[in-house]
Amino acid sequence: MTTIHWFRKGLRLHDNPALQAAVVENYELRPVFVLDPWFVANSRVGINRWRFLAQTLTDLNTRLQAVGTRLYVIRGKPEDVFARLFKEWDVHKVTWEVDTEPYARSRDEAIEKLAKEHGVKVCCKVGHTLYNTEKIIEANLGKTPLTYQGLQGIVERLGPPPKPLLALTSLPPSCTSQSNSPSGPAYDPPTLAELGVKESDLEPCLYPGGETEALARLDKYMERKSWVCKFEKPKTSPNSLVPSTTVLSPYLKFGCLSPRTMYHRLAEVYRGSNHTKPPVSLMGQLLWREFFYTVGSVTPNFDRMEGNPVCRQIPWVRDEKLMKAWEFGKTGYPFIDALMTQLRKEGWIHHLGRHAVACFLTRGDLWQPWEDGMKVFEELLLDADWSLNAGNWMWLSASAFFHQYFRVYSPISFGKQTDKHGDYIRKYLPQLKKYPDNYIYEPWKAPLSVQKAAGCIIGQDYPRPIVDHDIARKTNLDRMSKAYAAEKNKNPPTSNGSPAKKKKK
DNA sequence: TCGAAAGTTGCATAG
DNA sequence: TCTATGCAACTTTCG
Repeated sequence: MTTIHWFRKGLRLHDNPALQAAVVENYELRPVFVLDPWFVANSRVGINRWRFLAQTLTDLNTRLQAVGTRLYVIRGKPEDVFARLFKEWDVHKVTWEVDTEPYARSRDEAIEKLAKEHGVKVCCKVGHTLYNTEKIIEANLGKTPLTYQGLQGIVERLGPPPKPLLALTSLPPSCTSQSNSPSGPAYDPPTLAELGVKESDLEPCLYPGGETEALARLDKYMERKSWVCKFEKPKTSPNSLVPSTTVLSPYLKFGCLSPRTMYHRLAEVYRGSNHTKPPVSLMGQLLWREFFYTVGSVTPNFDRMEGNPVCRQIPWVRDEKLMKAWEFGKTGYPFIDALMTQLRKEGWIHHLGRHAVACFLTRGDLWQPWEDGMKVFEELLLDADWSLNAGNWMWLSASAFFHQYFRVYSPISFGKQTDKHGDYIRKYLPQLKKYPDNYIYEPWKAPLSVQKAAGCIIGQDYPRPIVDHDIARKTNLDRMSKAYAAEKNKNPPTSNGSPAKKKKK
């Protein structure tokens, strides 16, 4: 008989509770990844993330081979794949890691039902979050924490998350591949071509996928003890030429890196030293992830405005021209356009850069729905993570969690704080390279003689600003104020999602 | 029930 | 270079 471990996220051997649960009974282990061709053709996954996944699966296969088995990448819809495997592979048990996203939940429910019909045992373990998110809400008496501090209080009461499991370094002989195990290229990890990626479209790879790379990257940053202890997110730079933060997020998203492994490594580095604290510390960043995973796991329609009980209803006005200009880095604001260019090319931008472009698209300047921006991030980010993406877009658009809508990021002055010469803009928008420092953030203000000398005429070689920030900001502040007032008069969202009691006069 | 305080991570200006 | 303050004023939490 065999045991299937179904890899989805959690693409690692270290600290993988569900994988370890698959080898306790000494049946042959068959590690499976299901690649659904429909999903390849229809999902919002950009070429950089496909490459990251392909690299991750190849690395996972190599690491599994090193312990005496391999990865079986199987093409098809999960329901069809498992209906077939349960019969053909004489499956005793299937294990997988808990996934709290709505799509994953309904998928997993269907497979669980199928397994029962085939007499196959199912074993699910939490490994993608620090805590079991259900336990977090339970510990809060069934209420979803809607502030970071709320979450922090709960996890302080819960104590540290479980220690990571030791890495799987060898399998019991009975669990390894046998002479009659299926083999052949049909089960190999996908090539880029199979994923619909043209290699000529790709930029050089800055963040290779895979557990091997994830652990090396974690090691590299944890060695910088003083940097780790002094880390304060708001003081890191959104426009440095090399990332000012760890860029571990893509590895956490795919589960190449276990959040618990990272948590306890951080705790080890902190031990005996003065160190920064949440929310700004590195540990605090893991708690932000936990916060959005927790809220996202129980909030209906979390990735939409309508029907989402925590999300303020705001009358955004869709405008395809504005949207496309933002998406392709053609707003005429160099800081915004450089960020969007880096995002498209490299699949990553700094968290504060995301703040700047998200604010600009929504309440700051363009008044476009946050859902549309979220979808662009979902396509382009290596670390696009459903709960975090939706949660942060609501945050930045002042639709939920954050309400001080009058705090608007300036597309001109925000970037200057950490890069007054505009080196970042020069790197990603080389057409503006020769602009003098005093015009690099606002090239439309440069006299024509300066524009000519720089070899870039505004309105011709680089767009004019698509809106006037000072005017747009004022208009939008007024719109926000009206939207807030309108909602106040109706049913304001409350922590349990039910309409608040009517106020007595 | 009410007012005060707090809330990841705003900007511009003054000292 | 860093910190404090005014700007106008949001919601949620807490005592």
